[in-house]
Amino acid sequence: MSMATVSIRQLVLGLLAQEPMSGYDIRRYLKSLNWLVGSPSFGSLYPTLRALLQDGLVTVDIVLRSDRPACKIYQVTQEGERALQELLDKPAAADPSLETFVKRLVLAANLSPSRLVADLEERRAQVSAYCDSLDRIAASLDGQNEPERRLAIDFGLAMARAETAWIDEALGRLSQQTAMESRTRSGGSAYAERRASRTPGDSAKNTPRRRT
Amino acid sequence: MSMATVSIRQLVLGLLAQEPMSGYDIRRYLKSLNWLVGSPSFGSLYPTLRALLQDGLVTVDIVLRSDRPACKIYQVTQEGERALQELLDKPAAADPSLETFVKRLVLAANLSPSRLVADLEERRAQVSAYCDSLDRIAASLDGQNEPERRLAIDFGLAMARAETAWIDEALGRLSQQTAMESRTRSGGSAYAERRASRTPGDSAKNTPRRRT
DNA sequence: ACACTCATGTAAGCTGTTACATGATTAA
DNA sequence: TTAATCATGTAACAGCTTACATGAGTGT
Repeated sequence: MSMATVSIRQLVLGLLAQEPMSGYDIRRYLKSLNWLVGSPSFGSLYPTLRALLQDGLVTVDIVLRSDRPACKIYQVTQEGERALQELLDKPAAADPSLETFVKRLVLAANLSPSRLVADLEERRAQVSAYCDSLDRIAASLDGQNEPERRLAIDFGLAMARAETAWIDEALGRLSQQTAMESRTRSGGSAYAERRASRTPGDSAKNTPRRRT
Repeated sequence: MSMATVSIRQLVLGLLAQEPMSGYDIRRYLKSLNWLVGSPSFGSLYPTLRALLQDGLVTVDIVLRSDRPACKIYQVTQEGERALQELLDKPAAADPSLETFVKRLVLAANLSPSRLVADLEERRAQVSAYCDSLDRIAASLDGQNEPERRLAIDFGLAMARAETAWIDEALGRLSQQTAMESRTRSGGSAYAERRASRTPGDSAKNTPRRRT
C-alpha cells in the first residue's frame, strides 16, 4: 500500500533524528535548502509534530530563554528511531521522482552506508533509463524544426546526465571512504558513530528545563 | 493573489494549445516526460478538461474509430488562447521551484520568444543566487567531518551548476537563432508561424465527425 | 472465456496551503 | 508605539490521488 514517497512526517522524523530541533528550526533548515525540497508550511509542520508526539515517536523539551520566546525542542525516542529505520530500509524507490530522491539524500545521515549506496545505484539506473527514453523522444523530434518543443526534452537530458555524473562521483567517493575506514579506525562514518554513541532514556524527558 | 505556480489547468490548456488532444493523450505525453513533470492522474485530468470546457476555453470533438474506443479531442478556443497568454505573460517567477520552471519549459512553444528569454534569464539569476547560498552552507560545514550531511548540499550544487550551464547554452542558441531569422525569412520561430496561421472558427465545433 | 490496452468518468479521502490568531522580545 | 523577528498554533479550503465503475475493442 504505502509507497516510498517521503512525506512531511518522515522527513521531520528523520531531521529530528539527526539533531533535536524545534518546528521553527526545521522550517528554517529546510528553507535554507529552498530549491532542493519545498519547505512545508507551519500549518502542516506543527500538526505533524503533534502527531509524532502522540504516537510516541518523539518527546518535547520546552526551553525557556530570556532573550527570545520559549520554544519546543523535539527529540526522537527509541521507538521513533525504529520506525524511521523501518521506513528508510524498505525498497526506497518505486517512486522515480526527483523529490523523493532528494529527500532521502537530505536524510542520508540516517541511512546505513549500504542502504545509501543501494539508493544511489537504484537512482542511477532509473535516471539512465530515463535518459534513454528522452533520447528516443529527441530522435523522433529530429525531423521537424520546432526548437521550442525540444527545449524541455533537452533540459531533461542535461539534468539527467548531470545527475548520473554526480551519482558516479558520489559512489566513487563513498567506496574510497569506506576503504579508508576499513584500514584506519578513525574519522569514519558518522552513521556508525551515531549508532555506537546512542544512550537512550538518559535524561528526564518532558521536564522543562530553564535557562533564565 | 494567484501565484505563478503552474497548475494542472494551465498545463493542460497549454498542451492543448500546442496540439489538440484527448485526456488520455495528455496523460501519455506527460508520462513520457515522466521524471521531469509528474503526470496528473485521470482523477484530476478529466475534471480539469470538463472545467475548461464549461469555461469556454476549449471545445470537444468526439472522434469515433472502428479499431478502438471513441475519444474526445479537445481544442482551445480564441478565448482559451487569450486566457493562456494572460497567464504565461505575467511575472513568470516568484515561485523559484524547479517544477514551475520545467512546466513553463514544457509550454515553451506557447511563450513569445521575448517571454521565453526573460524566463530563462530570471531562472538563471535565481539558480545562481541559490548556488551562492549553498556554497555558504557548504563552507560552514567544512569543519566537521560528516560526509552524509554534505551529500544533499553537494547534489544541489551540482544540479544548480548544471542548470546554469544549460540555461547559458540555451540562451546562446536562442539569440543565434533569432539573429538568423532576422536575416533569412524562413525556417524560423514556430511561435510566429503559429500566430500567423491561426484560422479560428473555421470548422464546425462540437459536431462529431465519424471515420468508420 | 479471459485478460489486456484504450478510454472516460465519479466519489471519497489524504495532504498540504492560506489565512488567521496569539504572544513574547527586540529595535526604531 | 510601532514594526519586525521569533515562535506556536488552528480552521477552512484547494488540489490532487486512490479506488472504484463503466465500456469498447483486441488478442489468446
